[in-house]
Amino acid sequence: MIASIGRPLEFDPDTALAAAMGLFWRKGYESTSLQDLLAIMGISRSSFYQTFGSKQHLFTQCMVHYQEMLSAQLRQALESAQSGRNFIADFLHSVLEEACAPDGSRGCLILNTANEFAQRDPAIAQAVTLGIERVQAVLLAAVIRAQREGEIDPKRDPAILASYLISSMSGLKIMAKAGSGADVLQGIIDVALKALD
Amino acid sequence: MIASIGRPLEFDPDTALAAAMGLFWRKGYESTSLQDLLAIMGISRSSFYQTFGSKQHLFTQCMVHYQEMLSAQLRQALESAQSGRNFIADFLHSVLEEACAPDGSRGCLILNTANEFAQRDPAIAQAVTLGIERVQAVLLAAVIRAQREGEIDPKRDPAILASYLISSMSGLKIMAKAGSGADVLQGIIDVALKALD
DNA sequence: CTTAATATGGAACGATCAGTCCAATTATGG
DNA sequence: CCATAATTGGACTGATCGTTCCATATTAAG
Repeated sequence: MIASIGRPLEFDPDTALAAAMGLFWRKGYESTSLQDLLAIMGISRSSFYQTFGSKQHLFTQCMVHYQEMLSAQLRQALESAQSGRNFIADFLHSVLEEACAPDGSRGCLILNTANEFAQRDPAIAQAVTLGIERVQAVLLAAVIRAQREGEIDPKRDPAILASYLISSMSGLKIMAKAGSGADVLQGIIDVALKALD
Repeated sequence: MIASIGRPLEFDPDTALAAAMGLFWRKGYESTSLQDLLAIMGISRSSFYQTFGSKQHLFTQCMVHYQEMLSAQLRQALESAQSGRNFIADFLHSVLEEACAPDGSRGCLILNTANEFAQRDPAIAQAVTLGIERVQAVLLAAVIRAQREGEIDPKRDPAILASYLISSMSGLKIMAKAGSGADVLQGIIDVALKALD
């Protein structure tokens, strides 16, 4: 199936998908128009519908891509972290760093989507739930590792702590979007981490 | 200025505004169409533009109304609370209760707006910042009261704790929107409150 | 060189968007 | 009863939305 019949694609679907994902990530689903997508993907309307089906379908593909990207990145960060506790601190700190980036804080695609229309579309809601579960799985592993390493009380429920960390990250992302400065975010992170002691 | 010349309004602007606010609250700005607004406000296009100017202008009015409603409600809850700490716990708990409501969790209009387009529109960003400051002012008062009452260490920075509480509430709202159940939310709240000890 | 298969460019579609305009309606003041 | 002032209903605007369609271009197979 390496060689296919007919005229070959003039673009790389994966590259185009990544570009679309970046746009959805920054602007959300509704306010990203097809024109915006075509422009950043560098393809024509025909190629778009031929390859990606529809705007909705493309969006779900972007969600999948984002989740794989994010969970892989988190898993790798956890592997190379000095300790579970260290990874957790870095996890929250990464929000602060992203918030201070020049292009502004675009948050997390999964959480942005949850906010935009998770409650309206069941399929989207399922994708959001799945995405959160995947991130939570890494955080759960981090908490358990920190408990093994003696940096978190082993008596505490690691699943609850993992949920708490996601919730804290979500809160931080919103505060960043709402305009909180780095000092405020840092203060919140310090308090949030204190809850693990 | 009690009597005015000409044909009188056939609707109550405040009632219509409240109805519009409810719709913006639930659906966001972009995906609320003028038709939706007219339907729920029960007025005609002419009356709409005559009275409220534009969709954008109406939205900012809704933001103001929401903030006044929310901060008044919080202030009153703090006044009638048994203790500052108690109010804080109830504050986080209210997210859980709203999330379990039959109509689904519509979150907080201020935070929803921050998520939707605070970074795009400077005027909206300012309204969001103002709204958060107003809520934070109440939480700050609650923290200070709890410190006076000996339920929070007086050495801790009350402003940072107030920011932390808003961030925690934001995170909870997102988790609720993302589909977390009451048990998970309760677990997160317990951990979040532990950070105050 | 023809035929089949796929991709591309661009025009066009109906629907919906926020907003405008004007005639008809309903009030008050003289 | 008439003039004035304000609201209301509904048609209408131009723009944009996501999507479809078709003619054309480009490849591989026979």
